[in-house]
This record gives sequence, structure tokens and C-alpha cells, in this order.
Amino acid sequence: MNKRVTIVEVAERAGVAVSSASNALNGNPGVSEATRSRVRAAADALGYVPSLRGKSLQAKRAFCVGLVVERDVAVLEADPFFGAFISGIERELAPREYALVLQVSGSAEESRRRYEQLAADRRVDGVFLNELRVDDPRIALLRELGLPAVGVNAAREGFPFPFVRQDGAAGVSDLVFHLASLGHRRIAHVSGPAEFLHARERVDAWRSALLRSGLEVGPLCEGDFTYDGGRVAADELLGLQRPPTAVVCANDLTAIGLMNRVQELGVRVPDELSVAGYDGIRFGDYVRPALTTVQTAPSHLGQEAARLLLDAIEGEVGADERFVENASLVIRASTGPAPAR
Amino acid sequence: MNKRVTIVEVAERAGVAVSSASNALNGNPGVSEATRSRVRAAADALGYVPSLRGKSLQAKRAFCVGLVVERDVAVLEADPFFGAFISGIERELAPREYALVLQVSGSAEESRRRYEQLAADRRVDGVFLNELRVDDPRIALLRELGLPAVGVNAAREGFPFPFVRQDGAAGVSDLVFHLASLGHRRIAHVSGPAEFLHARERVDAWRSALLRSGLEVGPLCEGDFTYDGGRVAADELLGLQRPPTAVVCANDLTAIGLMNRVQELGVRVPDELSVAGYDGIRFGDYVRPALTTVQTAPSHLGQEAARLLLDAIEGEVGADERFVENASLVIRASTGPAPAR
DNA sequence: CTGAAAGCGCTTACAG
DNA sequence: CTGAAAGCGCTTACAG
Repeated sequence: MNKRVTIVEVAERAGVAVSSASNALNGNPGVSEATRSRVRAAADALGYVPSLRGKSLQAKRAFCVGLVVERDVAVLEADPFFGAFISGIERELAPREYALVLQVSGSAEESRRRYEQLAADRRVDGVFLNELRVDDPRIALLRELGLPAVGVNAAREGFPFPFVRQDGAAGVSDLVFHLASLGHRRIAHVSGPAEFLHARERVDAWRSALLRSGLEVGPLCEGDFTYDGGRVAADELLGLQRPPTAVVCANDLTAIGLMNRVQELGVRVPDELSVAGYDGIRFGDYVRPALTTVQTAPSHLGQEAARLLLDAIEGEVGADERFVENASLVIRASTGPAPAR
Repeated sequence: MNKRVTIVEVAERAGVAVSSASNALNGNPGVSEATRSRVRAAADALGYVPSLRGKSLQAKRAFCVGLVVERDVAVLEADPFFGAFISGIERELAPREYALVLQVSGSAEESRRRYEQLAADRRVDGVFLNELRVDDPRIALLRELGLPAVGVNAAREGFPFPFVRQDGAAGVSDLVFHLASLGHRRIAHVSGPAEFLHARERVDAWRSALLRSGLEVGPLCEGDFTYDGGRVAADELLGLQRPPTAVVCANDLTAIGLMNRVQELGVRVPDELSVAGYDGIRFGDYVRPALTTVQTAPSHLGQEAARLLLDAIEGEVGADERFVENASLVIRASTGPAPAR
């Protein structure tokens, strides 16, 4: 490990006190132009880079923010959401000289411990609150811990931290209307686990669009946002006395699983069954038939969330709520006219 | 932000000097059992958690390691490698109380700056060197910066840092032999960019397996590890005067792109063309036909890499090289008997 | 065994 | 404008 140059050495070389060196380098007032440039020259000559550790202790800040991803490894391997989300976060963080600490947790319980640890160590100055649950215990925890936080797709009302949202209700409505216009009268939904806010919102959007279309509220089965969950749902829906002619899934992974399973059972998509997802992951465009979906923008969401979080940490007033453009319907080959009866 | 309890307060409450409190809490020798338990009681009562920042400055350590992921956002969205890799890293880091700082970069040049910054700030105590290139400039950079590093799938010879490898040559050989046994005599390869070590290794493995099988070294075209690259390669290979009857792709994404494109052109897989990938991403099992591939274990690789890195940082002697189990052939539906001539 | 001191590298009041 | 001092929270020699 190379020895570091400290501000003391810079001050010595410039022939000034360390406090003057500090003030000069940080652009603080009360330093003559002459000494300022002398200090700068010394710093350059020595290749001085301020120590984050020294600064951190002094400023009582870590210059890091935290993201806890609660995912099974197996699921993480198939879930492209976080790559894009993180890359959006990074785009905002890097120029502001913050870093992202990423943790992976396997359960809600482990996540809680991770947040606690992160806060106790003061390893980060703030955290993202993603994949919020109904009555999410992390909310109380973070308030208690006094750690700044930003919600990602949090509830519009009653959420105590700043948040960023990408609304998908309009996209889901458009999807349901699209299916209705293709003659579908029985449109099912495979939801995510009901404990998740975003799962509920999609159920609500599906239901209310059906009602507005004057259609019956079709079969609903609870999935788990996974590929295998989609396969299970396929069996369940096809086993119904009156199977649906279209299925709206809570995410693309579920839709792909469902689509594969029904095809294995000899059901043609979209001729006999229309299938749609939600998220707009790349792979939706790679499967056959290509998946109709509601396109989200996780990287945009990540960037806005990071912006809000840094603003909160640095005490900027800033907007407490930020909405990125609505998720929107993308029609591909997995949806088509309802089969003739 | 709640006020923190410091070791000074703990010492006061226990009625001892801070140095004794520190020694007691850290299990250092030279503290009587009586004071040790008194200090512990005080710490518990106060809810004391040592400040990472204080400790960090003192120890000249960040208790963080860094990973720079060089990926276009669009690619990151479709690339499930890092989710698994990171989750493996985390599994090793968490119990040892290290954290992962993740950075996303869009180019080799930006990556270099990220590594420099990481080292200059001393934000991390070590870094992972993944996706190594031939004559990778990061190697010299990191040696110069004096930052501990661990290579992921680095060259077996001449790599100056500890490294972990998962060899895939045997898997690729098995794949080629499998295709040969199915009657294929003209087996193409779509490689990754030649600058990458892992791309070259796969080319070499393909070539040498062909030679050992007594087959001609089939057409080779350079892809870029992306889905679209696979599509382009499809056109190229099908346009050949003597198109191959099987294609081994440098990764699954490429294989999926290639497979989709040839199918669009009316070529049946595997009846008219066998296609195989490399990586073993989940989605390979979700496309139709399901993709034959060479299965890697990125999370295992991540975990071993993290272990080596922490050992290097903490000055453990430890193994300098670590091999996880070889990547192995997984036969699925995208490969089959060569078409009758 | 115990405690006072110094130091990790910085910045922020505060005298001069 | 400039500099000496204190302090952020810890640990590590070193006296006693």
C-alpha cells in the first residue's frame, strides 16, 4: 500500500498552517489568492488526495448510501431489475462523489438486520426502501434509527419519507382495454404476493380497468413474481371450469413461466390464450412469442431515487415526491384476438 | 439522526479509562475479568456500537471492497451474471463485516478512473478484477496504486494477484464432442470480443476440441456477448457458402439472439441447426427450444473471490489460486442430430 | 491491571 | 488573512 500524502505535508510544502491549507483547498473564504495558489501547487506537486476517512470522521458522514436487495440467489439470477436500477443510482451518485453499498439478503428478517447494522455502524448516510410491503416494518425501524431514506414506488399517502414513483396503473388499464378491444371477455390476473404494495396496485389496476370496461372481474390467482409461480398459475387457470382467454401477469417472469407452461400443454399463444406481463425486461422480447408488457424504467427510477436521497442527506429542501413517466403498454406478439367461441 | 454513544461514555459509566474500555471490548489481554464485565455491562446498557468511522481512521482500513461493473445499462438489464456473482461475494463479506461498494461504468476508460478514484479515496481496501482483457491496463494500475486485488477468471500464468477461476474448457470440449457424436461435422463458433481473456479461452477450447475430434475448424465469427450480436452472427453464418450445422456461442445471450434470428429466417432448431450457449443463465431454460449450455456458477465464483480478497487484505497467507468446480455441459433441446445431407 | 497520551487525517471555530 | 488548538471516535504503545 503506497503511503498517503496528508494535508500536513501539503501545508508544510506550501509553508502555511494546515488550517489555511484546508481552507484554501476547499475554496473557503478568508484565504488570499496568493496562498491559495501556493497551496494548490503544493497539493498538485505532491499528488494530494484528501482522505475520505479523515473527512468522514470529521463530517460525521460516510459518503455512502445503502441498498439492500432482498432476493433469493436463484431469483436474482433471473431478475434483471436490479442491474438497471443500480446503474441509475450510480449515474447520480458518481458525480456527487457518493458510493453505493450493496447488500443482498435472503429474507425479510435478514433485511431488517442489515438495515440495523448499516445504521448502527453508520456505514451509510441513507438507504433506499424498495419493494415495500404493506405495513413494512422497515419504515418504523428507519424512523427509529433516524436514518434518511427514500421510498421506491412507495404508497402515495402516508409514507413518511421522500419517495419516487413510476405509476403503472395507466399502463395496466391500457393493457386491459387493449385486450377487451380484441374481444376478450374473461381476463385473468396472476398477482404477486399480496404483502407487496406493487403487487396490490397491479391487482387494483386490473380490477378497476375490468369494471370500467363493463367486464366481469376475471379469475385472480396469487403468484410470487417468479417463473415457476407462472407455471403453477398456468395449471390453475387452465383447470378452471371457464378458463380465461387472456392473462395479465404481475411481472414478465411470471408471464414467461405461464406462457411456457400453457404451450407445453398444447395451448397456442396468442391464438388460444393471450398472455401479458409487466416490467418490460429485455427477455420479454427474446421469448417466442414476444411478450406484450407494461414497460417500466428502473434505471430512471434509480436515478431519481438517488437524487432525492442525496438531497435529503445534504439537507436540500428538494421535492419530497418525484414521479417518473408512467409505465406504458408495449404490444407484442403474445396478445391477440380472443378465440372464436 | 440519533446521537451516537461513544466509547468515552461507556468508559465513564463503567468508571474506567477509555483505553481500558477499548481493550475490554476488543477482548485484548491485560484487562481483569471484573472490569471487562463491568465495561461490557455499560456498553450493553448504553447500546454502544463502535463507530466504523473512528475505527476506520485508526486502522487505516475502510472495511469495504469494491467491484466495478463495466456494462452498458442496456446490457446490464439483460445480464444476470452479476446478480449471482454479487450475491456470492456478499455471502462471504457479510459475516466478516465487510461491505461491498458497487460501481457501474460504461467504458474501459471510465473503469480506469473508477479504480483510480477508489484507490485515491481509499474508499475500499481491495477490488475485484473481473472480465479481464488481454494486457489489461488495470493490472499495472492496481500494482502502482498498491491496492490489493483478486482476479476473477484470470490467466493461469503471469497474473500478479491472487485469483479464482472456473474453467470452462472441459465443458466446451464436452459440448463439441457431444455435437460431433450427433453427427455434426461443421461446427461454428461465435466468440466474444477477442480482447477478453474469457472470450479467447472459449475460442481455444472450441478449436482444440474440434482438432481432437478430427473435424475441420469450422467458421468463426466474432460477436460481442450480446443478444444483437447473436442475431448478426446468425445472418453471417447462414450466408456462408457452406453453413454450419451447429453453432457454439460464447455466451447464452448470444446463443439466444442467434437462435431467434435463424428461427425468424425459417431455420428449425435443432432439426436444421443446433445451437448452444455458455453461462447457464436461467433464461436459457426459458426460451424455446431450451438452450444447451455450459453451466457456470457465478455465485460460487464470487464467494471464493471475496474470500481470497479478504484474506489478502487481512494479510492471511491463504491460497493464491482457487479453482471452483469446472463449468459443465447441460444438454437441453436446442441441440440434436445433424440434419441428413 | 489501569490510565493518560498520542495519533489516524481532516475541518471548524477562534485568536491574533 | 493566518495560525494554533480542539475535536470527530477509535486504538495502540507506554508509564505507572
